[in-house]
Amino acid sequence: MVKKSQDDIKNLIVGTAKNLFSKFGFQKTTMNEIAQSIHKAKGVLYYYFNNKEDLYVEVLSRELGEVQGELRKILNNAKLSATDKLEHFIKKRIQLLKDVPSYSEIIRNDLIEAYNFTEQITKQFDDFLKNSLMSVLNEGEENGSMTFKDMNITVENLFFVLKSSDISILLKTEYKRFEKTVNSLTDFIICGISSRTM
Amino acid sequence: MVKKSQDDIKNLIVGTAKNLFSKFGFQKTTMNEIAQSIHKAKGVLYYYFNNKEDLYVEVLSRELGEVQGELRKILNNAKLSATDKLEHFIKKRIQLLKDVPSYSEIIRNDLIEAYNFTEQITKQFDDFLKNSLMSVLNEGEENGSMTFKDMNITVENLFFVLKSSDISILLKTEYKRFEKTVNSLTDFIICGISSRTM
DNA sequence: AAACTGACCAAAAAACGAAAAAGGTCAAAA
DNA sequence: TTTTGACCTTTTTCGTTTTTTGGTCAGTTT
Repeated sequence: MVKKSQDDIKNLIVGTAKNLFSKFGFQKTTMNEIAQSIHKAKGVLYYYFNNKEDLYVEVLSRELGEVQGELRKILNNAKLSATDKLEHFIKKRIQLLKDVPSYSEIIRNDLIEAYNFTEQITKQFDDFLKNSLMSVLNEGEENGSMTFKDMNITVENLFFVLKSSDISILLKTEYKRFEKTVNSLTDFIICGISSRTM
Repeated sequence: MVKKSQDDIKNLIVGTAKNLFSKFGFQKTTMNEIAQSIHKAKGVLYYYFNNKEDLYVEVLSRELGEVQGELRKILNNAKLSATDKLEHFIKKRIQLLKDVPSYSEIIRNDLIEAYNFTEQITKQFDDFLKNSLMSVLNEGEENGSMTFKDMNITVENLFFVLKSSDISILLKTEYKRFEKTVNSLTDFIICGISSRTM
């Protein structure tokens, strides 16, 4: 009972913080605003979190966790071929990330001046991406739908291309061409990776 | 004789401006500094150029012009196969661009807040890239070393990947992995585009 | 005439200090 | 156990002044 209540408050804080951070960004969101939004004194935030950065990391962590959950569904879908998994994975990933403003913020700040306190969580998310790619490529190679000279290098390259695309896609607000770009790029990658039988 | 002298001064200005812009960037370089560097009064700069922006565009234009010249050599090298041309082109391009700080500056400012006065020249450089890719891909398709579903789309996708990579490579100062990344990425692209005979 | 100067201007940026607001702490209250 | 609100120190913000900057131009030099 007591534990339940504590979790509720914590969730309330994180949920509110998520909205405010997504609206105003990390710097322009104040701990006071967050506290006021839940009609509590500022001090209570420090009962549940060590500091502002930790709260932000918690928000980011949950959001990226949800993204990972969605992507895992694709990877675990037995009905999909490896190629289809890769295709859906790439498209879904960028689509989901568009709705995680904190991720865009981190990318932006990474290019200018780093938020080093998010390193850990973004590193973990990067590892998830690499592992996911590795698993799909492995599956593809095993059933012969894909071929590679060196799979590790291919994973690294795919990783690089996807991360680079993140910057272009998430930071440049060209919403019109967004979907088309993603689709084309995905096809381009899939096509390059697939075994061709001509 | 008179014309010759005028050109000399103009070249002197552009050369000096190039050094200063590359050291301090567009904003932090003053017209006074440039003038002092050539031991002239500030006013003389406005005899040769309309304003600071125009001078910057001139510097950028010349630098990108040199890059284009180098790249054209590759495209016109009859000894190279289409695939080799593409490979060398991609590698040479990023390598040359690393030495054009104004290009990096534009990329950076493009992500934050645009320098709209460089639009024209960067647009032209983008067109050069697209045209170059198109010509190589055409050559590759004609002699059967490359195959495409839709060449125009492939050019657009290649263009997107290269431009996205620019951001990652030129803005993140990871000099160690730079060369390796470029090489891997290039191989990745080449491999994806080539006709495979297995 | 072509090339250049340097005083001059309006506008932008830098410097500055005061005031406000920020993150964070903690003893006491609920 | 959870919450409060006064309190501290550090940052940010803001308004002002000062300096610097981009740019002009009448006039000098070559």
